[in-house]
Amino acid sequence: MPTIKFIAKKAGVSPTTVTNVLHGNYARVSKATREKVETYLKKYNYAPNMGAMILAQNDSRIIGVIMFMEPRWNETVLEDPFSSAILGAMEEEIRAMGYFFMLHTTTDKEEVVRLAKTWKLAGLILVWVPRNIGPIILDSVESPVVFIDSHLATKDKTYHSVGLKDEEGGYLISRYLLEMGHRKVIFLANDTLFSGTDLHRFRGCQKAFKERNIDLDLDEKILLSKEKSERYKTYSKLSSKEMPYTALVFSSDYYAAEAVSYLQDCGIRVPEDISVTGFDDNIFSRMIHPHLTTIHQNSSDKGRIAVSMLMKLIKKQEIEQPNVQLDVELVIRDSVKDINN
Amino acid sequence: MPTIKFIAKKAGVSPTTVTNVLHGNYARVSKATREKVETYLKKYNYAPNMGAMILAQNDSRIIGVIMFMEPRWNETVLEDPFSSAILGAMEEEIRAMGYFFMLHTTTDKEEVVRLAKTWKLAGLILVWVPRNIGPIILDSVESPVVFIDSHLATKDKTYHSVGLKDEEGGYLISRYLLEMGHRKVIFLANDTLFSGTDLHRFRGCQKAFKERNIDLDLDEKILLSKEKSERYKTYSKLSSKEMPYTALVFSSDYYAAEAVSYLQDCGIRVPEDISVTGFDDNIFSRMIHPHLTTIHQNSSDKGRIAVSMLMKLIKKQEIEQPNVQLDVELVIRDSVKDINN
DNA sequence: CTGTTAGCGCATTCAA
DNA sequence: TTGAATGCGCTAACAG
Repeated sequence: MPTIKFIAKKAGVSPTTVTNVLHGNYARVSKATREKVETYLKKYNYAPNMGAMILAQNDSRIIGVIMFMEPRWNETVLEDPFSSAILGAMEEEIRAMGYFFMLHTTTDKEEVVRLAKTWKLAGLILVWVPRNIGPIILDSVESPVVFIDSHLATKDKTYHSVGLKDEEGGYLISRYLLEMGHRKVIFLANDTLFSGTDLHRFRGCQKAFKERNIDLDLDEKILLSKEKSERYKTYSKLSSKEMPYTALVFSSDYYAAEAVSYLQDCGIRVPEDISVTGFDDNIFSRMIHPHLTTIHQNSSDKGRIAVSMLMKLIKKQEIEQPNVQLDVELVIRDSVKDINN
Repeated sequence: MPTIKFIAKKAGVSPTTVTNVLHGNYARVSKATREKVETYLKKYNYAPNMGAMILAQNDSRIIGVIMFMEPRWNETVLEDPFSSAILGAMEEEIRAMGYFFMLHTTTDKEEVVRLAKTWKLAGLILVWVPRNIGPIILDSVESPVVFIDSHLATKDKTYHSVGLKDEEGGYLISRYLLEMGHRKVIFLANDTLFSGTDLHRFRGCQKAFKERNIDLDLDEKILLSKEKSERYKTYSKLSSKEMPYTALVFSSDYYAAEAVSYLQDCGIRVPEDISVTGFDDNIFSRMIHPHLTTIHQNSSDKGRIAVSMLMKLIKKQEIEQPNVQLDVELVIRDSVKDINN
């Protein structure tokens, strides 16, 4: 493994000169020596040793991407195209900027802090952080941090985040359901914690109902289990004749699509017997029949914007907008029945 | 940031002693000093500096996971639950073993070699490597390597890999189609390169047809474009009345499901008008209607086995089976019509 | 424009 | 059972 010193010796120059060539400090090297050094660099296939770089610079150029989730639900969550799209976009951006992508899942804030320290992470992107945990991490970590889809419990502290107009999404879909004559609906949250994202979407629903002077109280929601069989039971129960609901309002296309498929297998028709709405507008919503009426979001953009914001933080550039909330859009398709009159 | 030296000073011992405590070399430390050191370690929240470790040990404990694909098709590929499942499983295993997970996509072998060198990777997992490239990487990299879903062009060289009985999968699905009376089928490959995995699946199809003395020649296949609109055109064309095909044989559930959905939108019924088969048995095949007849594979297992094989290589343990080929299984559902008599 | 030097934090001899 | 010394490869401050 050729080192800088080795190249320097071969080229008959000092290590410093080699470093300067490597870093493009062409002002400090004559063209002749520069070219000579470059020849040897190529000849011996020089590759830097990041260990030494970390030690010398206190920076690894690694971006740590941490997804807050129960490790064992890994597969379920990652099966959702939503996460893949974000990850794919981030990997691409990070690589393009000459940084490295380290992926980690956890629910433990200490682990995040430790990771940042041991690896001298250039930056952190935290996904789905519970509201109380975010501020703590922010306090104990040196690297710049950008949150994705995390609503933090902080008024005073400034932080950087990329999210969605979740509340508006909930509002739009509910207003549409109301227009279609639906009055008894139930909200199905992705997360048993019912924090952040889900909560805001639900609030949007409540707002729409309140506008019509209907109270959608907190009981009109279900926190979906991570166990598929449990979820199936829930779907059956909610759509049964004994239940008053005319529509199931899901907080993701993933579960909405799962429900549609399951209900159809049980002989329950969507939307004739019961209406269903999704959230995300990902591949599932277009693939199943009926196509899902849902809220559109661009999840790749979320990843891309998060990375570019982080890069600005790393380079200490100014950030015009520290808390980006991406737009949502109602996408009307075929999974909601008009039950007026 | 506390260092070993710092802790040593606080505890009134030498750095060596601290190292020994950290590494569990309890034979070299008395219980009393050990406990004292541990107190200070905790008190100051010691976290190692991986930069220094890399330098001293020439090993970063990072596992590089490299997916060979056109960077810009990132999203399309990762949207497939198949990749997510593998990634999720690998992340989990790697973390559980106390290693770190670095993700990288590329098509360039040099980049892989450079990554391995600069980061002193503890090991590499390479996914979807083109047949000629694999051996080259193997030659120029020091770290142990495990391939996933890569059929390498090497007879003499031993390498380590986890794959699937792709040919058997192709065979099983084709034999089933033949039993159902299908004679004119067309194979739709995932990859425009038509290498490795796709090729073997196609060979399996040919074998099944040959058994019936029907020649399925190489023309009876299409390499699907990465452009959705192009694919749609292909689906339309193949299912039109002018075409002789009674069944579309896909090399993934992802595209099969996409095709089914698109065809249905065009008023073409599956399987009444045309039969469709998938490959993978992932969430798509169960979610759409008709449910897809497909070949089952456990993609999480692929990831897990790859990691555990790599760990054995890293620890220089013996490997009973260097080239694992996971079993496939025919899953008969509702997307193939019986057209006998 | 080029070279010398010190030090980053750790593991690893070797000595005591 | 403990400690001192060395070197891994690189950057940056300083000298020439």
